[in-house]
Amino acid sequence: MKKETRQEEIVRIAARLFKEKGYSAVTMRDLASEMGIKAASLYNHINSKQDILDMIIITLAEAFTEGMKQIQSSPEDCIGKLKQIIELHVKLSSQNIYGMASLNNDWMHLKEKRDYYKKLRSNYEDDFRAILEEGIASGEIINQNPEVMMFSILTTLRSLYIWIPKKEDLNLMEFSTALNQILIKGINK
Amino acid sequence: MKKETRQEEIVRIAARLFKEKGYSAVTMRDLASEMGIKAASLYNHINSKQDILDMIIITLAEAFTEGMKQIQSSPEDCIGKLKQIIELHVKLSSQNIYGMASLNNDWMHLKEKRDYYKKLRSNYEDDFRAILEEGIASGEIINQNPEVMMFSILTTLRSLYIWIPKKEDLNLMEFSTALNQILIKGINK
DNA sequence: GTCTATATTTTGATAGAC
DNA sequence: GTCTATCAAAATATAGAC
Repeated sequence: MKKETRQEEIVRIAARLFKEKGYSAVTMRDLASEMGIKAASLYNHINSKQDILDMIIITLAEAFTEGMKQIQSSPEDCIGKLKQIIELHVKLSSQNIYGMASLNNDWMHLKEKRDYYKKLRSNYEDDFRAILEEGIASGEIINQNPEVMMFSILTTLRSLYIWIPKKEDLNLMEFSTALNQILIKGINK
Repeated sequence: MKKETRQEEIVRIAARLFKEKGYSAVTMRDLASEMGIKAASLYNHINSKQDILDMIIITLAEAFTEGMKQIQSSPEDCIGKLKQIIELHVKLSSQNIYGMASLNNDWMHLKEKRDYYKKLRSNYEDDFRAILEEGIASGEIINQNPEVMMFSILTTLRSLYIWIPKKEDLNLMEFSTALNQILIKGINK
C-alpha cells in the first residue's frame, strides 16, 4: 500500500467534513483545524477549496463510468447486469462513503468541471436505461415505465452512503444480496 | 384561496433557491434580488435566515408526522398501508418540491429546532419499520431484513422531489401506481 | 511544510430616513 | 414596506519569515 500524500489526506478529511455540513458550510479553517494545521498551510498542497471538491467528485464519477463500461461488455443478461450495477454501487459507496455525499449533494458547486460531471452522469443514466429497455424487450423484466424503474433503483443506490455507516453489523455481501432481492423481486410474498 | 403573505412569499422563493444551491450557498442578497428588493428589506418580514429554514423544514416534517398518524389508524393491512405511505410522499413532495430538498439536504443546518426535527424523523422511521414488521409477522411480505426494505423504499420516496419536476408529462396518480407496483412487487417478471 | 500577518470580498444583520 | 449606509464577523487566498 502506497503511503498517502498530504494532498490525499486533505481531500479525504475534506470529504468527511463535506458530508457532515455540505461543501459551502465547511470553511478552510474548519478543514485546517481538523488537520491540526493553520488554514494558510493548506495552500501548500492544494490550489483552492474548489480543487478539493473537483478531485472528490470527478474521481468518483469516473469510477462509476468505468464500472458501467465493464458491466456493459459482460455477457450477462439484464438481471445479471442489474446485479452487477448494485454490486458496483455497494462497492464504490462503501469504499468512499464521504465522497459519495459530495457526489450526490455538492456537484452543483463544481465550476469548470460541472458540465463534464453532468455529461458523465447523463451517460451513466442512458446506459442504465438501455439495460432496462433491453430487459423489457427480451421479456426478462416487467413492462413498466423504464424511467420510473430506473428512478426507484438508482435513488436507492445513490443513497447507500447514508446507510452503509450505520450497517457495520451487516456484512456488505449480505447487504448487496438483500438489496438485490428487494430491488428486483420486490417485497411482496 | 387566501392571499399569500409577504413572509410566505419569501419562504417560498427561499426554498426554491435552497434547492438549487443549498442553504449555506444562498445569501440574503441572492434571496432579496430574486424578490426584487434589497436584502435589508427582508428583515421587515423575517427575523433571520435561520428562521426561513426552520419554517420550511418543520412545516414539512410535521406534515409527514400527521400523515403517518392517519395511516396508522387506518384499517388497511400492511400492503395497504405501504400504498398509503407512497401516496403521502408523492402528495407532499409534489406540493412542495423545493421544500423537500431542504428537508433532505439542509436539516443539519437547523439550530434550536434540530433535535425536534430529528425526533420527528426518528419516530417516522420507527412507525414505518413497525408496519413492515407487522407485514412480515402476518406473512404479507417476505421475511427480509426490515431495515434494508425500509431503506430501499424510503430513500426512493425521499428522492421524489428530484424526479417529479422532470415528470410533468407523467400523471401523478399514474406515477404513484407505477411506483407502488415497482416498490412492492419488484421489476422481475 | 508550517507559521504569522494581512489583503480583499462577502456575509448576516441593524439603524434610521422616507 | 423599502431604501441607503453601515457594521462586525467571517470567508478565501497570498506574501514572506522560519
